[in-house]
Amino acid sequence: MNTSLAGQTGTVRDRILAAALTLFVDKGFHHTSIPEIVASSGTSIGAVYHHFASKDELAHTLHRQLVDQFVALSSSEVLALRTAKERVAGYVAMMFRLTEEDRYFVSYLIYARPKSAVIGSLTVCSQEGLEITRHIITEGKRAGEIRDLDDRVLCGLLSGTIMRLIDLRLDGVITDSLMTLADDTSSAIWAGIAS
Amino acid sequence: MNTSLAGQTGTVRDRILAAALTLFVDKGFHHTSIPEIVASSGTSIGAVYHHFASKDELAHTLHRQLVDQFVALSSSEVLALRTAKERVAGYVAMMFRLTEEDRYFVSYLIYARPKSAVIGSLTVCSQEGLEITRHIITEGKRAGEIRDLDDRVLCGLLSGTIMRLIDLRLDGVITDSLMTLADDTSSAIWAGIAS
Amino acid sequence: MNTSLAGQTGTVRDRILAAALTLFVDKGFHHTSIPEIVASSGTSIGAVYHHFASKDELAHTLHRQLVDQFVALSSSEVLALRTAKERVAGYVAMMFRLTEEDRYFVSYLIYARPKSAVIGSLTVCSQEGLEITRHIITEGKRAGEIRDLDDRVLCGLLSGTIMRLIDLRLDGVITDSLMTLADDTSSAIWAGIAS
Amino acid sequence: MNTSLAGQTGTVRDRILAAALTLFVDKGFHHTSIPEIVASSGTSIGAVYHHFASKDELAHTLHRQLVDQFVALSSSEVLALRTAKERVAGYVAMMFRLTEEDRYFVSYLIYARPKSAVIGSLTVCSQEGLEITRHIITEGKRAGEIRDLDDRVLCGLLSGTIMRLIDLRLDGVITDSLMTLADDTSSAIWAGIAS
DNA sequence: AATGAATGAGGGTTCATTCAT
DNA sequence: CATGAATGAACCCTCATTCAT
Repeated sequence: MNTSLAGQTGTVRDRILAAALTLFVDKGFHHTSIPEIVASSGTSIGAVYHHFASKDELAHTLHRQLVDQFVALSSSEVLALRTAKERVAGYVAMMFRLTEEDRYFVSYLIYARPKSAVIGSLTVCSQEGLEITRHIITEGKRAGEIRDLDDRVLCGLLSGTIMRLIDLRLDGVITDSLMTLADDTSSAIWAGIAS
Repeated sequence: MNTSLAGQTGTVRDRILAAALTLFVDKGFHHTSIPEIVASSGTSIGAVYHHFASKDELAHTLHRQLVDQFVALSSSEVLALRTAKERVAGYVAMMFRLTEEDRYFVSYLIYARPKSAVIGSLTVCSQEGLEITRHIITEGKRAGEIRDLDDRVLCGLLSGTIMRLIDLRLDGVITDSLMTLADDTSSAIWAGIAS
Repeated sequence: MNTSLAGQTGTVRDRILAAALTLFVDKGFHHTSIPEIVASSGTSIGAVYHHFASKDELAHTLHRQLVDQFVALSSSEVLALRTAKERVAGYVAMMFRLTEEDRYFVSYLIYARPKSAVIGSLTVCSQEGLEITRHIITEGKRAGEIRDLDDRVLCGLLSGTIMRLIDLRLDGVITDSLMTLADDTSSAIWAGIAS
Repeated sequence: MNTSLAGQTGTVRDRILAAALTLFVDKGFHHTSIPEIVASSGTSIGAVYHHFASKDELAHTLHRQLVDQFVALSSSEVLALRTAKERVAGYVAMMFRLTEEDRYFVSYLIYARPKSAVIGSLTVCSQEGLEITRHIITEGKRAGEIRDLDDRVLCGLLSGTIMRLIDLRLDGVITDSLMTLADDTSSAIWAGIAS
């Protein structure tokens, strides 16, 4: 499964977005030139500027699209679950599976920085990415499943632990599949936040 | 206190490093030009290239210096403590205090990416930053204070939670001083990893 | 007649090559800046780098083009002649005429140095320029018209004498047209190599 | 024998000149930086600017010194001979021997261009280098040993043949010692100019 | 006489963007 | 819709030269 974007086939617009995602993640936004995106997507400079107002807007569109995909995915997979404990385990499993299945999708979500001049808005790392964890925490607290500590701390533990392990995996510090760490991770997180 | 680098005084070399730190954090490496560093440090283009082979090497030197400072600080402040629980609390307190006291120091350590073309080696986020958490976890396990889960997961929870909260604070999502969250954070982390 | 390159008209690429030839000969490669080539050719920095990878590659392309022209010219004009004596006279006449007609063309061929960092390959001065003289010598020897001395010496005398006189003419040491010296030159060279 | 300049020993000034000669020939004037000359000569930037007003003046001084050495050498070795034929043979032998013995000395004399912005005056290639050939030709004509052709042509043949062979030797096109070609060269030149 | 840190004009080059076709 | 030649501001970097020590 490729969660993110169509590859060599698809519309010109999609081919450009797919090429940009790969290049931005592999080489970084600033080290990726428009000609490289053109070469990699098999399109033309003109096509890029026909579909996107600028390189920044291309990055922004890409980001928006990935965030939307991520939010949709989270909602359908995680919020469908009932108990807070199940949701935590489901969230961990989903994030780890995404990382193994589509490293580009996850890399872009994890590393696109809010403050960068490129991505003008807060990214999944801060805002949207918190929505789901906040929801898990808030609902869990209401149900008495989660202890009464500052929400931000609980959200931070939940999202931080997951992101950190993904980070170490993408960096190559962790060489095993994250799936093998999913149970331990859920267990530790739950111990940290359960009442 | 300014943990990191001397400001307007000091040697030419130090003034350049100090200006680079501020600008790299505020505007990003790629949006900081050498002329800006020159203007901000009150030196000259020639001075920059007399002391550093290139802009990349300047960033690398800066990174190395901050990592070394960080490791020295961690060791003296945290590893001096006895029990794992004290060490976790001490580590959280130190990191939060550093964030409030010298946002540039912490920002550079947190955001300098391992894989970037600029910083060739793994950063504090991955490697050196893990050393201290790994040490806390390993020693704590040996003393029977910490539960028997995968080390990487325990390290990930410890460092990930802290980094995530720092991240949210630096992004402006958290507006209170992190010091007010230190107790809750230590408490949650400890619950997550204690045996 | 302008043997070498179109001047103010022609494609952007040709205008750049023409301007570069003039400037490189008049001021030297290292004292010619890209902005000067741009101004002189009425194009833009971008156009130069759109057509040539670098200043060095521009010089190299220019050199290659002039060498090719020269070889084509030599072949058609000199090798069409029958006897070695006629060929020597024809070669002298052609080179002297070229010098008077298009000093830039000849200057670039004469002065571009083989070993220079700019021109990576051996130049007309050494390799290609020797082809025609070597051919004249070899064929002349076979026909018994040329004496039996080391080929390199005979080639050296033939090409060296001509190049030296062109050199003195281009330097302004000789102020008369070389055409007035063609007969004496052919006569002396022939006396030196004839059997 | 090293005809040109003292190497690692000698005064600071001489060490700088010796290093400059080697570097200018090996890498070219424009690709040799003052720091390189400093490193190669084991001196300091200050020392260079104490002894020479500028890089250009250093090159000029070097040139002047080598030309003077060359003229002195020519005079004592060649003009001491009696007949024009002996002088031609002596000149060829001396030039070829110099080339084999001290490639830097000869390279600098051969390749330093008159018109270059570096060397403001005419070089040995044009002016001083012609003095001796002109003298051989003029005296030889007066004695009836040399035929009555234009002096410039005769000088061109004499010096051009020699320089061309040296050129090919320095370029690596000729791989044998030039000494093995001395007799053939003298013979051909003499045939070309003798009455 | 010697040193080398500091200077900054000027160089080559990149690359996002435009627009005539 | 699509193309890619052309543009030029802005970048990083070099290096001859100066001068306080």
